Amino acid sequence: MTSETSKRSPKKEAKSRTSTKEKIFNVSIDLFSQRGFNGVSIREIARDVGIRESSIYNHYRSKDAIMNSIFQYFKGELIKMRPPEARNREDMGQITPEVFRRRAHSTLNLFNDPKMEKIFRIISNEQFRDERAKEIVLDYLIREPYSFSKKVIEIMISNGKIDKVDPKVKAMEFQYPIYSLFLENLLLRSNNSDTSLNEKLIEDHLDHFVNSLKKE
Amino acid sequence: MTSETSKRSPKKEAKSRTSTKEKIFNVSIDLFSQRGFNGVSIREIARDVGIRESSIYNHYRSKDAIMNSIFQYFKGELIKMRPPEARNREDMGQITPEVFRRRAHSTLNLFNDPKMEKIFRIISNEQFRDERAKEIVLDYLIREPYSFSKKVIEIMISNGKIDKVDPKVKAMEFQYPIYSLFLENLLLRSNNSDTSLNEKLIEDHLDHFVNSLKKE
DNA sequence: GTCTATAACAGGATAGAC
DNA sequence: GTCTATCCTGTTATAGAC
Repeated sequence: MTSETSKRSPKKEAKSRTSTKEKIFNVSIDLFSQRGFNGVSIREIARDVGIRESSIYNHYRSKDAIMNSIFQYFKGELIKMRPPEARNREDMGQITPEVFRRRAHSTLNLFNDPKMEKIFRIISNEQFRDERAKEIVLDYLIREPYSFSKKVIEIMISNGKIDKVDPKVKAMEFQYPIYSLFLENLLLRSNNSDTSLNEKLIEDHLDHFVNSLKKE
Repeated sequence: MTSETSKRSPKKEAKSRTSTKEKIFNVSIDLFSQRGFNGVSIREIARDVGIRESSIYNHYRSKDAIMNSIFQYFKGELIKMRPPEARNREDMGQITPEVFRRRAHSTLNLFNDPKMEKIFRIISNEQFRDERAKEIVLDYLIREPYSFSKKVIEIMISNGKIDKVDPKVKAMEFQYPIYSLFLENLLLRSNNSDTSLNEKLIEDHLDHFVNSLKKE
């Protein structure tokens, strides 16, 4: 009933090459990031994958369902990269100011992955009209990193590791510039413009902030 | 607005309060900010204005030309609100750290205008795929305010008004958080969410920065 | 799982009457 | 300046053969 060459069970498929569903997923990321959700048709996706439009519907219920899986993937990757300290209350005890530099670098690193970079573009482009995109920007890219920074600062103060500062303001002064610097970085990259000044600013910011926390 | 077909007869123009062209302009801002450029059809714009689609083409050459006039309007408003110090080298002499607070407030104030707020949303939504939008974000919203801040800091240092700091880093620490705080503010507003924490953070940032510049 | 075929309709833009 | 009528292409999605 099954011939190994022409038919494969979905479970064994991961072994050899990318499944059609994965191809649809990847092609959609490419196209959505280039022309926006509304600027891309199911036909284009199908053409780039190499199948007919109607076949798409065997894998995703609708164009919007593809978008949804892209958002889910992005959130999953962000959660996976959260530092252990963000989840493990006990680890907070041994924390040093260097944790800020480390987390910033791993975030920047995550977006060196072309897939994540493209999804960030999609999210930026949809942030004011798609509730899912808005939630990602607000909760995953702004508030959670801010809250984490604030908590770390509070703990370092109560541990006597750093001098007394206002955790609300200090956390903001660390975290908020990073989003803008990062957006600038991705805009420049999408332009093939030089990012060296921007990257210097990022490193200067990290240095300056970590130093400002060191006890006198 | 733009140099689109501006051949209106002077007699008829005095009659109606808002010309058809202005109506098209305003309706387009509403619709584009809600559903994005690609999500809006010429037909919808025409319907909301109260004319037929084909009549649009008497005022704008194409849908894209409407978008262009929106971008031009936005840039014009931003240039108009630049502080005199940003254009007049002589005024730089009498400058005090309060100039940072003033400029931030007038920028925030400019975006209390619903029209400007909506256009900001449009620009955010197009920033990675429309070169005009990208230019506005990079040049008008990030780099120009940064350069202005840097220049002001340099001048205040050479005047002895403030202690010696690195103008590059200091200007970044002032300007970059403002963009993120501001984006957060507009995302929250579009959500009908509470913005009081965000606004408190903005004021704290301005206070903290202006104080950090005061000479000891 | 993919194909062909097609339903059912929306898209931007134009021509020409008034 | 606005209208009606129309062009032609593109759109999401479904039905049923293989």
